[in-house]
Amino acid sequence: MSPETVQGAASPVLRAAAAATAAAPKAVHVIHVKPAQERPPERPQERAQKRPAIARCSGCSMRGVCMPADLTASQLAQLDSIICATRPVQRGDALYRTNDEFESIYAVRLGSFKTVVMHRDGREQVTGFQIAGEALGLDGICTDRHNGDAIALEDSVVCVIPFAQLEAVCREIRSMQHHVHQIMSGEIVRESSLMLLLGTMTAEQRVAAFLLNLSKRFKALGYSAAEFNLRMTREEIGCYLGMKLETVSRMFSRFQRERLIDTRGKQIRIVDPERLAKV
Amino acid sequence: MSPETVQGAASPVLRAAAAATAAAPKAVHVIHVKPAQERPPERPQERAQKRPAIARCSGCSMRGVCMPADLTASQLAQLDSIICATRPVQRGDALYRTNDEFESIYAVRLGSFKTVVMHRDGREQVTGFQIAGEALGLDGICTDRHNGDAIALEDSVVCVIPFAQLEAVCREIRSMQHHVHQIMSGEIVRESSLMLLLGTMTAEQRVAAFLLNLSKRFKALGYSAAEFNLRMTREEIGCYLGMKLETVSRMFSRFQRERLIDTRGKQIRIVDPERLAKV
DNA sequence: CGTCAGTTTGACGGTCGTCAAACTATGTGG
DNA sequence: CCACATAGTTTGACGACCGTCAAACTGACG
Repeated sequence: MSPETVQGAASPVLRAAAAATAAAPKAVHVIHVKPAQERPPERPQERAQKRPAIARCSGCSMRGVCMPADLTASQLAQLDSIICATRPVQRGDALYRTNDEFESIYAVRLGSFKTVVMHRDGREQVTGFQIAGEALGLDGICTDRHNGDAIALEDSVVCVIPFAQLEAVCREIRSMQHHVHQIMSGEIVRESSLMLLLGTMTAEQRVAAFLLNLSKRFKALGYSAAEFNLRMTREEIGCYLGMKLETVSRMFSRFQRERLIDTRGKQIRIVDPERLAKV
Repeated sequence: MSPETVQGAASPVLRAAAAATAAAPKAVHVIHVKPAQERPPERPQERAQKRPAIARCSGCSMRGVCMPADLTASQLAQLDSIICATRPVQRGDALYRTNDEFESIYAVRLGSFKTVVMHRDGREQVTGFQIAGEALGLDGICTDRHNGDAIALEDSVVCVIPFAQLEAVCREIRSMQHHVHQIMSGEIVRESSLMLLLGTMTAEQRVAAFLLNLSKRFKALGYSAAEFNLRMTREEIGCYLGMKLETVSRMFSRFQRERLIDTRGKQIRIVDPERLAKV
């Protein structure tokens, strides 16, 4: 287990361990920043299902991230028949919320999300940030209802994967079955490392681990490992790392002073990853 | 690393995820509490290897915990042919360790375990305590190697479930497939709540939550929810809850003073669960 | 240009970690 | 069987880290 895997390596909807794919980084990037008009809190219900677009895995640039490598053409065709919809989610909107009925899991196609669990008394914990190629919704399988919220951090698009149909495919295609198991196991391992972080690290170490983990994942997608934009606020980062937003800000400032990073607002440049890893 | 696996009694793993399943708590009861009560630690030696009890899922008293409910007789027979081994693990010994090759998952048949992940610098985090009916080893699926250690807290017995064979069964028996998925998802959800605990709760709240959670699980197995023995040390509890052993001890003492619990060493009696839950 | 969400920085205090010592339980060996 | 050794637990004193509160600053957007 590596420390820097705070977030766990790609935990995609079917992540490829190899992450090799330098798949379509470009496209994603662009959209990324473009802000949207948003209404943060909101009750999106009907909008949810709007405009499902057709998407096929066989032609998807992120296939390497989501799928096992050894599928035959006919197996791919079989997948295409099942994973046939994408769904746009506007910034601030929920892909699903706690207690929503579970039907599908999702792969982030474009954009990014946070997943949040909350206690009745109002305390919240961000359990993860998901970027392109990563999976969402696995929390719903065990009770047939989602156990937390998934909120878009920017205008995003997900692939919708009806779970019952995915299970059917997994009964037929062995490599697909194993791949799905690997993804779920990967999520378990990712969360374990987060627990290690939350249970044993200082605020300084947590922030460093967070930045390095993000960096690693961007790199795996073909982006720069050194320079990227944070899509989440200081408060969301704090909520993820188990600390207050002021503390997050102080750590950023400290790293800045020590020339470990270079930051202006949400823009981050990692100047000295080695020393950052040692804090 | 561990003594030969003994053949025999087997009862699967695959604990009912949400535990919700009020499945067959009664039956399990009989097996477990009895022996455990009086002799916490113990020195078993040769005992390990002997006694190749024959047991099968079909006759296992914990079947309700491990299996989907609607299996036919022939499906059960199919399982019996696969999950045919149990393995004793002595107190303090590892069922598996980080980096061990992954082959099987396990169901705790008897006794209890802790799972631990660690950072190279020595920091450790206990990610869970597993008691009868609960699953172990799911962390190994994603990389084919285990991602942490599983250590017996007392002399214990697990059912060994070769994962490749389990996958084969899941390709044939739909309810079994879904059950396995539910167990993995349940583990993801369990870890999420632990992250909530680690990220947002005070030491006092964590200890209270820990005791109530244990209580609930014992109760689900048919034991007393009010009175039980802790199998782990204060240090292990602290390592699980993200605090030092002295703090754990102080919280126990505080709860004792406030008449919320009654404790002497590892013996715990929950006196006022309602107020404990409100801490 | 004004508003507002988000960020930064400072001052202060509480919670919990650290260190230390005494106490208890469990297991060992004489 | 007792005495000792060791592991585990409890309690106290003290201080550091980080949370809280507050104020000023920045940038985005209407």
